[in-house]
Order: sequence, then structure tokens, then C-alpha cells
Amino acid sequence: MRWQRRKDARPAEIVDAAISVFTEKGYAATRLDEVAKRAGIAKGTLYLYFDTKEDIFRAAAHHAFESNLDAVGAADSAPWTSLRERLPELLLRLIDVANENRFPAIFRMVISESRLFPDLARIWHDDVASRILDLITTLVVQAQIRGEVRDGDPRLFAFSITGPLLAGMLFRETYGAFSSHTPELQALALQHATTVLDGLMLPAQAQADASTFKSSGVHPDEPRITGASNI
Amino acid sequence: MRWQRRKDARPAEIVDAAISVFTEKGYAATRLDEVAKRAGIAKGTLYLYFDTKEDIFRAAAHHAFESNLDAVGAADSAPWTSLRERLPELLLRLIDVANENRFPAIFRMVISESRLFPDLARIWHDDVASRILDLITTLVVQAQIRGEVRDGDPRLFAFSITGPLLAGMLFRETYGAFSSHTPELQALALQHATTVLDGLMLPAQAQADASTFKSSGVHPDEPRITGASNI
Amino acid sequence: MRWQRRKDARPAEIVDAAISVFTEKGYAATRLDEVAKRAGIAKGTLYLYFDTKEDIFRAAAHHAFESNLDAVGAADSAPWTSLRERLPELLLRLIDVANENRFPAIFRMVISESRLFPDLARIWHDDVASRILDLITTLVVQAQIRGEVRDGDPRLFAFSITGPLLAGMLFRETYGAFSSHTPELQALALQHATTVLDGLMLPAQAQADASTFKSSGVHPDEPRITGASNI
Amino acid sequence: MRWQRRKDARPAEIVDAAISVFTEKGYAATRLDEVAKRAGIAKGTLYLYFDTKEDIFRAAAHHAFESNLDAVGAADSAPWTSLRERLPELLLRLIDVANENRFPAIFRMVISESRLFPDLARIWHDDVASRILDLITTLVVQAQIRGEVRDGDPRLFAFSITGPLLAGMLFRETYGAFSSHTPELQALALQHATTVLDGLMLPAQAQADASTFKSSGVHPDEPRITGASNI
DNA sequence: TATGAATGAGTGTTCATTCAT
DNA sequence: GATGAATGAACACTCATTCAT
Repeated sequence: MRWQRRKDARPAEIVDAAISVFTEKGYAATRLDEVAKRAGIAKGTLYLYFDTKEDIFRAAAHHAFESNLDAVGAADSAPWTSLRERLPELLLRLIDVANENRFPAIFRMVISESRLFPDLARIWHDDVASRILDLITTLVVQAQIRGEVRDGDPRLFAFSITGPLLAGMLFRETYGAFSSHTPELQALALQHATTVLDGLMLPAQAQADASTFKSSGVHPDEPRITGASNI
Repeated sequence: MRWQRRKDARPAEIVDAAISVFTEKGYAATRLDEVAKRAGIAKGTLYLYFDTKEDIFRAAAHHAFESNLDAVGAADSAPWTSLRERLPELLLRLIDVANENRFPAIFRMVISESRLFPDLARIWHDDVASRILDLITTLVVQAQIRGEVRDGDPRLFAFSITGPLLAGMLFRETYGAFSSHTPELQALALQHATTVLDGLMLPAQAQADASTFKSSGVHPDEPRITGASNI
Repeated sequence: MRWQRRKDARPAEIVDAAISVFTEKGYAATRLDEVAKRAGIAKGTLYLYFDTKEDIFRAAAHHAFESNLDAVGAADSAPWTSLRERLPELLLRLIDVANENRFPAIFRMVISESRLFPDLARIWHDDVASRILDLITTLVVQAQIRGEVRDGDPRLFAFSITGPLLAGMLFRETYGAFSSHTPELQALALQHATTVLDGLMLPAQAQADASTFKSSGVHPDEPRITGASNI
Repeated sequence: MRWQRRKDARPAEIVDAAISVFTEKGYAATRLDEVAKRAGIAKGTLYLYFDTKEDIFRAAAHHAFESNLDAVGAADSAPWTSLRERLPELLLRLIDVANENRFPAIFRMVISESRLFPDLARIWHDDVASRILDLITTLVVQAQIRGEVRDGDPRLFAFSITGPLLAGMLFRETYGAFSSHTPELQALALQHATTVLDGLMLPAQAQADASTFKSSGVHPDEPRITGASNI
């Protein structure tokens, strides 16, 4: 923990302020004046605790990663049941935990700064991203062993399971301010749990029924969109 | 008239150079010296074609958006078949088209700069992101009408369908340089097509079989991972 | 005439354009783009006739001085009469000639740039300013010799004679755009001719009369200002 | 608290330095490096106290105007006497006050920059130039009421009274560095006071005498003039 | 320890000058 | 000769970093 210079509260306040500015503006556009202001101190005081702007950024990133890392660890200790029973609540929890730990904003920051700070991207990857994928992958593997889940690369299944939530979070984070199509994350988690478990498809018989229904004269275009859309 | 040709080509050359630097460093960290250097011109020459750095950025963004916008439009005119038949190839095509048009890098840039340039984020949202989601949503709705796809919010289904690919692309883009877990996008597309259509779950009978199998002494931890993983 | 590069019309057009821009904006704020535009040529063409911006400025200044120099010479050959008879028309002519030759604008430019181009200021001084003063000084000396004009430094008399006109011109040039107090130069010339010849003062008897008049009840403040003012 | 003192003094130091550079070089040719250097600070320090170069210029101009404005106000409270008694000392005082307040240099700067900063020219006009003219105009009007001064537009009389001094100041300011004919301002003020009060002309009898005198061969006054001319 | 005034290297932008056509 | 695209040195302005208090 090289980046933690002092034992008292100051560094933590600075780091909190730094996270908020860095996630908001990005590294390059962040002014240390702004960080100091949000931390309630003078700009020069930053240099009592950190050597450079980069130092502050790294400390902020590490701190931000930590809480997410802890959260992943906590999720890991969940009880052992079938995937079908567990997945919906797991996805809901992922969303809650992610929001509690500012995961979307920090993930976005990692995406933005990963070229300038590849070592930080690696830490996030190793400590957070990979761990979440590993957690899901392990669940899938266990379910495969139990015969609950079909054959297939469990790591790709992990993408199938978590990808939509990630996409939803990024959508909110990036377009949330103006898009009316931003998905409701909880609804997404619940519907996706079902979707990924049982698929989009109806059994053939239902399809036949639906075909009959369709031939009875209902317009095939956009009948349910309006009803189901969250616009 | 070698120069005349150059004069016409200059803005495009600059825009190309700009896209490469901006996507690499982000707006704030991009030095116009670097852009000029990559375009093979002097810094002052940039100002013959653009008024400000912001101008260059906007031109670069618009140009980058355009090719993706065109690609989405092209994908839209696909033939009319069942979702089951169409989805795998559609996802494969999405990946190809995305890569051809530097979609991941540009998407990443949009994510990074959306706070500083909300208008650009909106354009990307309206012209690219929303359109892709709309395209998928429409397919789903039509399939629902045909009785092919189950009830549910088709817009959330669109996230279930595209989210994993997006996550995979971002994963490559962000950690690709060092992660050994980066998913193979084509494999992901194919497996995810099946997954999202039919679900992860095996029929109950298969589960019973698998349970039997499992109780026969095989270690439940990571048996197939090594086989299926792309490590 | 080092500054005249070519014999054809081009240089003259450039010089004319240059005078107009330089007098308008000053040396530093003048853009050669603007000069070229007003001359109806491309910027690069300027360099076929002149080596540097300074060169153009010097050529423009010399040309502008020349016409004024010629005008002073012409005024010099005026007929020989008494100062009283000659002064009014002389001042009127000075004003006409000055305006015809853009004297106020050029004088203003000389004032503005005299520190940056002291050699030009010296030329203007020697060729124009001093000559005008010498012309007047000589008239005064001659009048003194004739006993027409009282004792005193004739060079200072020259300031007494020409200063008000100069001040009026500068006033117009500098505040003319917005001041409602800008003097009418012809009226100034005529009234000043009388003033400087015979003085402001009334004979003592007139003063006594006026005092009587005043005691008859007229308000002492601003009675004639409104009537006589040129506002 | 040496610094505290400095901090308070800084803006004034900067403004002083700025006045000196701006009056010397003009706005466009002034380099902020030079201003900083003369103020004994680094370039960046300027921006702790002012936002832009224009800001610094305006502050300098306002400050320079202020002292002249105050000086005009002070002159206004002069005692009430006849114009004949008052004018010589008034003109002498005007010259002293003008020099003390760098009036010539600042007036020159106003002339130079009035096109780029018409609002400043207006302020100078309203606060300084007009006020001086008004002060003189009022004196003249009062003298006219008393019967001391002849009929005529008192505002034009104000030009007749002040113009030579102004011309003399500008002459010094513009050609002072090299002209050997630069008028001595105090001598000019005194001689002009007499001239403008009583006129250049001698009474007819004196003229007759002078003619006689002249014919006797003696030079009546400074026939050195021709010798002193700088033609 | 804390401050915030001061610094100066670095960046975006301008424009006189050059030069291939 | 004439053009105007290209250049690059120079300047206004910013901001991470220093340091006297």
C-alpha cells in the first residue's frame, strides 16, 4: 500500500474526493484544484500526502477497486444451490452491490484510462473483472457437473450471463442523462435470468398456437412493443 | 496537381489521424502535435482545415460514427426468416461489422468523452446504439408475434442478446493486451446464440442422468473447464 | 526609394491597400491576409514585391508621407501678404489639404508607431511636421519684421497657431465616432484665426459695458453656451 | 507577513508595469512576458490577478485614467478670478499635472488603441478629455458673461486655449527623442497664454514704428529663427 | 501540519514567411 | 508572375508542482 501516506483521515478524504472527480472528468481533465476543493483542503496540502497527480489517481483507483473486490469476495460466499434457484437473486445482488460500490462509474473510468494506466487496468482485471467472471464460471461448471447446465465453454457462458447486466449499467452510465430507453436494471436482471436459463424460444407447440393466432388477422408488426416497452 | 489531390485528401487524412490518437489517448490527453505528426503535416496545417481542437474531435467522431451508422443500416436490410435461423449469423455479422468499423475503439471513446461531449454521446446513442437495439428489438417483436419467442419486454431481450457481445468487445479492448481470458468473439457469438435461444438448462431427464454420472465419483470441480476453456 | 520594387501598378495597389489597413488597425494588428485581400491579390504575391511586413509598412508610410509632403510644398508657394489677411484662408486650406491627404489618419498612425519605427517618425517629422511648423514660423517672423506681430518666440507662436487645428483633427479622429462635442473644423479654423490674431480679450470699455449688462439680471451661467455651441 | 504585503501590492505593481509596457509598445506588440518581467514576477503570476491580456490592459488603462481624472477634478476647484489673471497659471498647472500623471503617454496610448478599444476611448473622452474642455469652456463662458471675453463659441475657444499645449505635448512624446525643436512646454504655456488673451497683432501704431525700425536694419526679435530652422 | 502565492514547462492557436505548382 | 497550401516560431494561457510562511 505504497500509495497510502498517512494514517489519519486526511488521505481518505482526499482519496474520496479524488475518486469523485476522476470518475467524473477522467484523469487528464481532472484539476487538482478541484480535488482539493472537494476534499476541503488547500491544493498544496495534497502534496503532503501524495507526490504527484498520478499518485493520487493510483491511490483513488486502488481504493475504488478495493471495495468492489471485497464485494466480489462477499458474493462468493453465497450458499450452494441449483443455478436455476440461485441465478435470479445472484443477478439482483450483483446489481445492488455494483451500485453500492460505484462499480459502473469506476468501470467506466477503468475503460477510459486503461491505455494510460495499463497496470491499473490489469489490477482491476485481476481483482474485479476476472473474479466476477470466475465466480460465475465456477457456478456454471458446478451446474454442468450436476447435469443442470448443458455442454459448452463455461467462460463464454459467464459472458452470456453477465454481459447484459454490464451493458445495461454502461448504457445508464453513458446515456442515462438523456436516453429514454435506459433499461431498468432490476427488471433486466430478472428477465435476463429467465432468458439465459430457459432461452427465448417457446416450445414448438406454443409456436404452432401462436401461428394460428397470428393467421387470425392480428397485425404482425409491433403489437407488443408498445405494451412491453419501457419507454 | 499533386497538391490539389492532397488538398482534397487532407481533411480525411487529418480525421483518420485524429481518430487514432483520440481513441488512444482520449480528448484531453491528445496533443495536436501528435495528430499532426500522424497525419504527416505540421501542427499549423491543422488549422487550415479546422478551427479548434474540439472541431477536429467532433469531425473525427462524426466520421467514426458514420461508418458504424452505415453498417447498422446495411444490417437492417437482412432477409426475413425465423429468429432461430437468423440469430447466429446475425451475431457473427455484428462482430465482423463492428471490427471492420473500429466499433469497439470508438464506443470506448464515446464512453470516455460522453461527459465532456454529451451531444456527441447523444448522436452515437441515436445513430448507432439505439439503432442496433431497435434492430434486434424489432426482430424479437416479430418473433413474438409469430409465437416464436416467449412473452417479455423485447427491449430487455435485446440487451440479453447483444450484451454479451458488447461485453466481450469491451473486454478485448480494455484487457486484450494482457488478459489470457479474453473471449474469442466468434466462439462467443455462436455459443451465445444457442444459449440465448434455448437457455442454459438441460431438460430434467438429462439432469437426472448427469446427477447419476456425477455421483459415480468424478470430481465436481473444474472438470470441463480445462477442456472447454480458451486459456 | 528602396521600398519600391516594381514599376508596374501592383506595388501601388498594394501600398494603397496597406495604407488603409495600417491606418485602420495599426502595425501589429494588421494581418497581411487583409492587406492582400484589399489589394485583390493572394497573400504570397505580396512577397513578390516586398520582403517583409515591415517593408510593406515602410513603403506605405513613405507613400502616405509623400502626398502630405507635396501638399506642404504647395502651401509654401502662397502669395505674400499680411498675416492678418492671410491667416484665415491659410488655416482653412490647411484643413482641406490635411483631409484630402488623409493627414489625420496618417498622423495618428505615426503617433502610434513612432516608438516601433523611430526612423519613420523622424521622416514624418522632418518632411511634414517640421515643414508645416517652419512654414508658419517663417510667416510669423516675416510679420514680426514688418512689425505686424508682437515680440515672442515665433516657433512657439507656430504652436499657438496650428495646435488647435491639430487638436481638433485628433479629436475627430479619435472620438469622432461617438463624441457629440467634436468640433467643426472649418468653424474652428475661422474662429481660431481671429482669436490668435486679436486675442480673446475685449477692450476694457467693452468689459465695463458687459458688467453693466450682466448686473441687469441675466443669469451668469451658460447663457451663450447653448447659443454658440456646435453640439 | 512579507507575502501578504506582496499579495496586496501585486495588482498595483502589475498595473504599473503594464502601463509602462503598453504605453511603450501598444497593445498588440506588448508581450505579457515583458509585463511580468517588469513587474518582477513570472508570467503565470499575472493570471492570479487578471484573467486575460485584455483584462490587464483595461485595468492599466482605468488606473491611468483615474489619476488624470482626479487631477482634472483638482484643477476644477481653482479660485475665481479674471481669465487674464488666471490663465497663465492654469496652463502652467495643466502642464505640470499632465506630466505628473503621464498624461501625454496615456493620451498617446488612447489615440493608438481607440479603434481596438472604443469603450476605453469613450471613457477617456468622457472622464478626461471632455472634462478638461468643459473646465476651460466654463471659464470662458463666465468671462464672456463678465464681458471679459469676446463673443464666439466658447467650446472652440477651449480648443484655441488648450490645443497648442496638447500639440506641444504630443510633439515631445512623439519626436522628443530626436527633435531639437521640441518646444519647452512651460515657455509655450506662458507665451500662449499671452497670445491667446491678447492676440498676435501689434496695434497699428506699433506696426508703423516697427516698419520704420525694420527699415533701419535692426532685427526686432529673434531673427535667429531662420537660422534655427531644421529644414 | 497547512497554506496559497508563485512558478514555468507545456499546449492550443496565430500569422509572417516559404515554396511547389 | 501568381497562387495558396504548408510551415514553424511565437505568444496567450493553464496547471502540476514548489516553497516561504
